[in-house]
Amino acid sequence: MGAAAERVTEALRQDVLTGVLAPGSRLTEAALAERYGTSRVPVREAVRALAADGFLELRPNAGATVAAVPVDDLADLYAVRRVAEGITASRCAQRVAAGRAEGLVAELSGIVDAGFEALAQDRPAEGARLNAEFHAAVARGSQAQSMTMVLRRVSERIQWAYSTTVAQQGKRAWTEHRQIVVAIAAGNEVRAGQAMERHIERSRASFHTGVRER
Amino acid sequence: MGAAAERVTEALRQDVLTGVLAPGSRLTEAALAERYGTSRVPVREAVRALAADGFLELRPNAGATVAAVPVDDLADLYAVRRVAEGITASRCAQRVAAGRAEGLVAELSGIVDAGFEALAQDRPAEGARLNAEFHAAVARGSQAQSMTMVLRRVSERIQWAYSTTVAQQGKRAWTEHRQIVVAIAAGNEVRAGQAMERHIERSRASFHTGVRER
DNA sequence: GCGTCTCGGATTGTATACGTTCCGGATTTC
DNA sequence: GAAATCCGGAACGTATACAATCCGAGACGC
Repeated sequence: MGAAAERVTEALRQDVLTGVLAPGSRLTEAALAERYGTSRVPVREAVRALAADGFLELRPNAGATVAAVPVDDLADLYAVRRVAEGITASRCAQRVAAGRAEGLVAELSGIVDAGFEALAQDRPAEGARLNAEFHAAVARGSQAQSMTMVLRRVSERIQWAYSTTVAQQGKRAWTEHRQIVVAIAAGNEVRAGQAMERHIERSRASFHTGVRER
Repeated sequence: MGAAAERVTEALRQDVLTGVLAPGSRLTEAALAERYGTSRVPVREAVRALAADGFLELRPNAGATVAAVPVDDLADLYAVRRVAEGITASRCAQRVAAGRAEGLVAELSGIVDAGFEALAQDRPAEGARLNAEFHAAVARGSQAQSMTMVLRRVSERIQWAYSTTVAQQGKRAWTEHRQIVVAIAAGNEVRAGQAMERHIERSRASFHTGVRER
């Protein structure tokens, strides 16, 4: 993808995910082109890409609208995410045990340390970013391409629902992250998978509370 | 999406899924434009769409190549599919129990009947089509949009791996389909979900055998 | 007054033109 | 002889122009 197209795609994705462009908003290619300072061609590419990810709905010859936040599907998304992330964590442990994941443990440890630091300094935005980074790193490290693909979409949709409330990464989350890294570093695939599944499940539970509190 | 773009996307998808365009093949937009009788613009759209689904890999300014068939990820894909399809079947039963799924049971029953007929007449291609149709109908009927989206991608990737071997729908598959429909018709969400999960698991097992026999 | 039909503006869809980037081969140099 | 460099062609990336399609406002008829 060209530079402009990529830039527009990411900008538009952020604007949708953060709610700057509210669900139901009607988007015209011309307006987006002016908003992001480019022509309609890169805009088209971005719109198509986000529609494929389910963030936009588009009707033939009638433009695109921001889709509804998938609050009703949250439980489903978490169920899939739990399985998929359990697999990726398990694969990471396998690769470490086989000596084929040089640097992975160090990378994950670094993210966890940074996460605790963000927590101590009370910077929730940084913590949320590091949280996403951690799970993305596990997915990459698993070398399971299909799962990485599926997870990116699922996680983004969960994050989208999250964005309507206050996202907060508690101390427990980072403690659990650390436990997962320990299991991966030990090359224990069973424990790594189980630890990740429990982590996702608790994440779901705490989020569910947050939603109900609204 | 315009008519031309949609046509090219589906044609290209079929050509990749059926192996007409072998993995590793290098694709240029100009060549595809000529092949499908249109200009480069709809071709670009199709290429981008298939790349997003993981069928093509594209490097900036250097064109697209057909990706590798995800044989190594098959176990992972089946694990996700099992959970996701269990959920959709369960949702169908819920909706039937609530009286909100008028016509769904009839639709599913019709597909199952057709499947048995294709089986009796020994038309494996028709059987494979109906199999995909059955699972797609369950996904639609569940009204779980996120799961439908995830499942489409996962199922297509599984089908892709399948296509390199001989796809065959046995009698057992259609018997299981019928059991799933019965559970849905009864509005029994637990049994519907479990029946679907078992069905997917057996499907995976029989496919695994097929792969090893190659 | 309400429904329907038609027409005009607006927006998407496609084609073409041009600039930019990348890859591969030939040349040059060490 | 091998490696690095440079150059030419080819393909992608973006912009612009034009055609096809759709939606809504207004007029007309009932």
